Amino acid sequence: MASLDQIAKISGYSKATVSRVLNNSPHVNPQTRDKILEIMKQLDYVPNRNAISLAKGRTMQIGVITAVINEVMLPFLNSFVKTAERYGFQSIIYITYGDEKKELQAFNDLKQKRVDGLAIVNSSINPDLIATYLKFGPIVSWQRMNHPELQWVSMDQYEGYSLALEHLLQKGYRVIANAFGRSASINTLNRRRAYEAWMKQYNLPVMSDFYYSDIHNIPDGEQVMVDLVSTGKIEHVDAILCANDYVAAGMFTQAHREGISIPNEIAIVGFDNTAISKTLGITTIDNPVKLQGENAFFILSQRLLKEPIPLHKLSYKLVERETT
Amino acid sequence: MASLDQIAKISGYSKATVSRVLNNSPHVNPQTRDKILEIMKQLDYVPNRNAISLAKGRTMQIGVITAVINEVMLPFLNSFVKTAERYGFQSIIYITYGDEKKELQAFNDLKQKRVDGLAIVNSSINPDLIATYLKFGPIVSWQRMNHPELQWVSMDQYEGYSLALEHLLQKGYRVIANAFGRSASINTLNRRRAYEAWMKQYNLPVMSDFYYSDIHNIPDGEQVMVDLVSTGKIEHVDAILCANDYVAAGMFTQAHREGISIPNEIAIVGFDNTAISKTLGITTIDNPVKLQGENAFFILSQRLLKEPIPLHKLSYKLVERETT
DNA sequence: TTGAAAGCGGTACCAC
DNA sequence: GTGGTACCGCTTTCAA
Repeated sequence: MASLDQIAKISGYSKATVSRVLNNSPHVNPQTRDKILEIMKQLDYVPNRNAISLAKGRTMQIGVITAVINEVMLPFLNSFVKTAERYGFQSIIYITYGDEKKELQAFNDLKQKRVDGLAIVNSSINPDLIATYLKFGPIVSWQRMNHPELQWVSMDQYEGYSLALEHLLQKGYRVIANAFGRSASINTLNRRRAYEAWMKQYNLPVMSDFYYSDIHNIPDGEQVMVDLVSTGKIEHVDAILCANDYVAAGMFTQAHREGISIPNEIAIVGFDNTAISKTLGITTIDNPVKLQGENAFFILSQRLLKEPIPLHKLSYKLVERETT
Repeated sequence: MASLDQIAKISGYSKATVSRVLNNSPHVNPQTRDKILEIMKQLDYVPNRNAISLAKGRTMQIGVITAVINEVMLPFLNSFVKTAERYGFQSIIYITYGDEKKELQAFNDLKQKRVDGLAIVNSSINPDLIATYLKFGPIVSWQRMNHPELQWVSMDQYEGYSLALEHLLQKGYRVIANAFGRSASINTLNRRRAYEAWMKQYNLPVMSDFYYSDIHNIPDGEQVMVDLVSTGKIEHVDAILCANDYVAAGMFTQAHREGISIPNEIAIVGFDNTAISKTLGITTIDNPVKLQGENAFFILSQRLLKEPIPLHKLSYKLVERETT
């Protein structure tokens, strides 16, 4: 493998000049540049990344921490990775399977300068511990982190859920069921808070009999619909709010199988406005996840780039379709 | 951030000795070691990985290339990652989403010494091109690669499929349907070859009307069962061989919903012997994917370790349960 | 526009 | 057991 030094010797120029060519410095004679580039081609030269990283003190790599990869975080992940790429950073993904040891490895890689920054999709490590790594490089989280120095980009789902509730109530739906995600999560808490607040405002009873928990994907959604029908609950429910569009999709298609008419017998509202909700015509809440992915990088950029990039302003939007 | 040099100065010992401590060299006075370790703790010292990589000429990182991550490759991935870890190598995952550019980046990282080796779960790049990167480091593939110098660890599914066919035929099943995966894949080709060979041997007709293609997951399996029932084909079919256990699971549960009795009305055979087949009691073919993941690292180890590790001998096994 | 040389933070060989 | 020192391959002043 050729090295910069060899290129210098062969070309008759100094290492400095060869380095300038490599970094597109304007202070190189075009002919000199051409000669050197030509030699590089011939020797199939590529710079050693470790040497660059060591000399520059940065790796142009960002670690992304996630327990698993599924449709829910994929839009965020894709958006983040592409944005980082646009600014010359490569993303390396740490799949932790929920194992704290593996996760700590990512933080250690920040400390050891193997990555310049860290984006957390989800984490099982104590935020206080995470914050101690901030001195080694920037860290951003998708989900909310309960620590004053840790920044995150997802939005408070209280807002989004309120949009959905207001819409349903205005349309005259009164008995509203909820299919929540992880029961212990902040998102679920906020959704429940929103639901209960709106019920109060309309002087309606809180129907906690119609709370479903740990509902995440299509099969889960199907199961909820099966339950509603088989227990006869469906007779008493006017509408249901879903953890995400996949859950809504499962409910929607299962309803069809069961011969339930949507939205007459029950209205369905998804969350996130992902492709599937559009395909099936499901009313949902637009959650600008793509922009959140960009914002995540922008936050890191505050310490990674000389010119930090201003963040997108984010807001939820109701997308009314045929299920309400 | 403290450096080795500073540790040396503060401790009064030389860089060489500090380095020895770092690398657990036996040639260090225990008291010296303790003193130096103590200073390291106090300064919260961690060695710079880039410097180590540069000096050693290796990164102890292995790149894993995959288009997406799903249940099918997860066992392979997990096994590979854990095995590599056992030998001190960290895996970094390149998710390409089928984009050749992103994939080439991984190969480039090998060339630029950012990773010491590459494991390919699936690739869309021409094997001849891949082979040109072998001079920069070891490369191994899970799936078969059609190039003399490229090694892979998955097995010829002709063998596994034959086991299933033999089992069905011996039990008296005669009309056998096939739910294949990717229609253009080598695996599908081999399975079809096996099926046709066994039919010939038993003087039975090849039922290509009962070939299903691009069947990959639970919903796909459900759909196949729906089709069999709705078209009445189920009356004529004795058994069906599935692309994998998820497909079999989808068929199995859908059969229940449709009131079809298994294996009386139709026998079902899965593939891979993953957890779900055990849970549901589905007859399947044990495919030692975990060992394939280990073998993948072992093949890389031939060029990564001084003592290469001998490969596992692999073989398929029939696992008979209640669906045949 | 170009070159010389001092880093970046470790490793490893050779002395003692 | 310990120290001196020449690398590893590239970047980045500082001069010329």
